[in-house]
Amino acid sequence: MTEGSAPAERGAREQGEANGVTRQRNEREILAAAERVFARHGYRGASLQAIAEQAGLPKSNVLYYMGSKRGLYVRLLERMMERWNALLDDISVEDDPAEVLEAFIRSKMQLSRRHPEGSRLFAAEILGGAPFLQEYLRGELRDWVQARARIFEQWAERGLMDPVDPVWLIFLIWSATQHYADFEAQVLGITGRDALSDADVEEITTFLTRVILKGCGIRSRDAEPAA
Amino acid sequence: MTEGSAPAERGAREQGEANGVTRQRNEREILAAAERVFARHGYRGASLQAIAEQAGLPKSNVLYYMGSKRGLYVRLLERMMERWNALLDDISVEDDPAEVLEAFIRSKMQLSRRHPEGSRLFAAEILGGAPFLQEYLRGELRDWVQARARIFEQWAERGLMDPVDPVWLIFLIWSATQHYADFEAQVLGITGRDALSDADVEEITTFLTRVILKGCGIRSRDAEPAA
DNA sequence: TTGGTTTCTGACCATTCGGTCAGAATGTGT
DNA sequence: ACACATTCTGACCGAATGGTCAGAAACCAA
Repeated sequence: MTEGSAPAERGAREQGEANGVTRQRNEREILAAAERVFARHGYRGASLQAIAEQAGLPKSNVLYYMGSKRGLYVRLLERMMERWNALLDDISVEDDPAEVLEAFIRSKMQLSRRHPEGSRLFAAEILGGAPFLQEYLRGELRDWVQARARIFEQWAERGLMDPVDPVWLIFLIWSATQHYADFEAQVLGITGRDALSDADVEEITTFLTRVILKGCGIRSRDAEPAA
Repeated sequence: MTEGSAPAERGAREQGEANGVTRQRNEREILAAAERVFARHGYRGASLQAIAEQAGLPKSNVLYYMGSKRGLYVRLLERMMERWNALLDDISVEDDPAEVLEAFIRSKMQLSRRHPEGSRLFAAEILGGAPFLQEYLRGELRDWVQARARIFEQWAERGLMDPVDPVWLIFLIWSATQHYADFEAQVLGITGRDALSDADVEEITTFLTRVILKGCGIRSRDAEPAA
């Protein structure tokens, strides 16, 4: 189409068609390095030189593959949004609130765990005023939140949970889970660890699930029915 | 002492002694502008040029007052840590858990509300691996957290709250409150608002207090004793 | 081997970066 | 009026920035 920015895309007949193995490997390496650098220093603070060094390639090669700094950044954001959307499964009023919320917390926690750099990249983008993601926030994501909110409200009407504001509840879950990726340095510094183990993450997930569910008056199906 | 970096400090007989009014006004203006720019773009991404423009002064003047970019940044961090420490009041086992936690949530929420740029500056610093704050995190703040944690545990032993991990609880409160400053762009985009009103903040504070206290099995003194 | 395509990179460009400095401008006390 | 200290700023510096481009290097079918 009317692209013409990246020579690589002229070469590869169409975007996404896999050619060489070295190409794939280099792209993977560049994207991983860029995610680290952008996450750490933000869009402006990241330098192509640093990205190239971390990827073990000359700067020119990074530009050959990615076209421009902005293009590279946008591509990383889109990749992260795809990962995010992958766990935005639909729910229904008939579902069990406890199961849905626990799955929500757990999958969100795993996303932060599996892609900590991507999580921080996203955080840095929002922190800077979301110049590239405003459309996504005001559109797709907003609709998703409001759809869920309506279901939470219906659950509350049916007495399955307390009548709490569903949007604030979603933000609470997002912030609590995101925290362990974005503020990793703080968490490690205060707890005196080198890294969070799988067991730690499981423990935190259990803690968050218990506190938040109980805080909303949601009773787990297979749990004590009363305190 | 062995300073000699900022000419301004040689002029002012001692650090902190107030001289002219224009000096005070300019310093205030520079610090405010720098907080905005550093919060938005991180340390590396911020430029003295942008800070100077926002402060309405030539770049040279910023350096005359602040000595260096690094010095300016450190000074902002220290100012933010002072604000933070101001609400780290000590508590005792004899205190009422509900009152303490509510005051904790409320004061933390107000800090994020009153100093959103400072909050974001802090977040950006942590996001980047806390290169300037590691000492603070591993020392002062860690001690504070562990002191509080011990008291939470004693409350749990006395049956005043559930035996939840106190450190994860503190992180939960931090993340939930910090969220509304750091992810303001997301919150506004999704809720479709221009800004959060005082009433919004009060509503969120009430929501967080209710959910978290209930989630930890803490009963408010002047509230319904049972559901 | 040949010829053509794709992949790669060193050299280079204009711009911006943080920081220095000489000296102009502005007090300020006598 | 004078002398002196302080406050301010334009001009400038070397280094680093994102990006361009000519051409080397590697690959591949004929």
